[in-house]
Amino acid sequence: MATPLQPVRGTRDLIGEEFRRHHAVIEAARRVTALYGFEEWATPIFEDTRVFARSLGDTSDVVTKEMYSFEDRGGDSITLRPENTAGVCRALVSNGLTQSNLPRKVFYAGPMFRYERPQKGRYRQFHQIGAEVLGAAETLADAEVIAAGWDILVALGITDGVVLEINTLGDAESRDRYRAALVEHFTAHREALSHDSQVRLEKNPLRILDSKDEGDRRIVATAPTIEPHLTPAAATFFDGVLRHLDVLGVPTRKNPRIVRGLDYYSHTAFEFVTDRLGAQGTVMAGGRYDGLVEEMGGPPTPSVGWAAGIERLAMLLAASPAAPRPVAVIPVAEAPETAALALVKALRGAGIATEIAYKGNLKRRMERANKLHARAALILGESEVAEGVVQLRDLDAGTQESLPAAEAVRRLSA
RNA sequence: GCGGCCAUAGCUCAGCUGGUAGAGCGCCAGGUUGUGGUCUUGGAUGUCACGGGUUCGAGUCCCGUUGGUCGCCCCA
Repeated sequence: MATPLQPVRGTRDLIGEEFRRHHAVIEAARRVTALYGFEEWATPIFEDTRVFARSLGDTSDVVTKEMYSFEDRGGDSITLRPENTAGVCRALVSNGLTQSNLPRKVFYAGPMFRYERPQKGRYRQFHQIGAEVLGAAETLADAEVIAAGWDILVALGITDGVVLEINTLGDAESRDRYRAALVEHFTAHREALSHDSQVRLEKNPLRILDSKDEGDRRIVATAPTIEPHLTPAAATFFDGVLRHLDVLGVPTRKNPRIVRGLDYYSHTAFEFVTDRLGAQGTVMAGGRYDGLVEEMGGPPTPSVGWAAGIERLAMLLAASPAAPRPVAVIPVAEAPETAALALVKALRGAGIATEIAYKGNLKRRMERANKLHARAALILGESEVAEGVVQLRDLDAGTQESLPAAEAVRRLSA
């Protein structure tokens, strides 16, 4: 035999229970977002590299170190999408959807790619669901998109230990003022900061706020918060979002340390956080990105949205979704196969998941039915065919009776 | 990209200070030539992740590689 091949580092196969968990997350998200009026989009998994280089900001590690970028055979620079918000905004512009019918509410689910060191709940090919409200500057949009996310967590039964932490990054003016105040504060304590945070002070001072270094945290504790630096408009906006969330019943906790990794965010920034996933504690995160569609070459289109890692949500699911239980049709030998096939067709026609046991003696075929976790077996031998009946065996109760095929089909569809 | 721990049967793991590999579960076959899930008898598991080194001898010690895992970085 040839050497067995392994999956590429950071990728994995979704098989059996893992696939069912993954699928359950997507289906719950589809149901909930449909209730909110989101339409589902599928954008390409690779894009022109500029889609991400423009949108994510050139200080983020996602752009500088983690993108799967390559030159295709035509010499164009292509990148496997590391997230989907930029692609959705690009699609809005490319399809001429910025001109009418706004706001547009978009849901998506699919694979994303980042070249990172794999860990539990973090893969190089991972999957996200996400929701975006495009072309709405109003606080109602922020509140609705967040509430949709919360309702998905409710539908999945994983709200235990999960809270919405929320902050505002303000508008551009607020953020500039705040950034200056932070730089002043951290520069005064420069020598006491960790090496990483000294670098952040140059590149992205807001990032120091969520440093995990203990020394940094002491300095962060005395750092100014953004609220006194907010413009009146930005402060009013944040209050409005919080009020709506209260009405919608989303439990929120203001956390002035929440910042966003990607450059396109402003105003609302939030994370649904759990303590049940170790270092990968953020389960769903997003914010408002009023400038992103313009970066893609469209008109000003204020927007807000979030993304969530399907792998992380799937890990939080308490019970794994049950595999469907088919009915097993068992011809006792080769002779009754024709009658068995007709029965199989009738059952499937009636909407009943049905398997037929292919081979072996009756014992083998019954074992097979059991391994398929069948709920019932329909046994069909020469004597049954002659009498025009089948044996219907309830595999949980162990009871068995003889009855006409049509009656068995009726019984099983109940 | 950085640091810690780990890798033995399909799965979960045992294997002492180096002496040519084990259990449970699962799998296969029989007890039952037309009855599964329970019981019972028997059977097969394997380049001990890969490559090198030390040694008379390496699953065991050393180095490297690959992969996993936990944390950092970053982020969902």
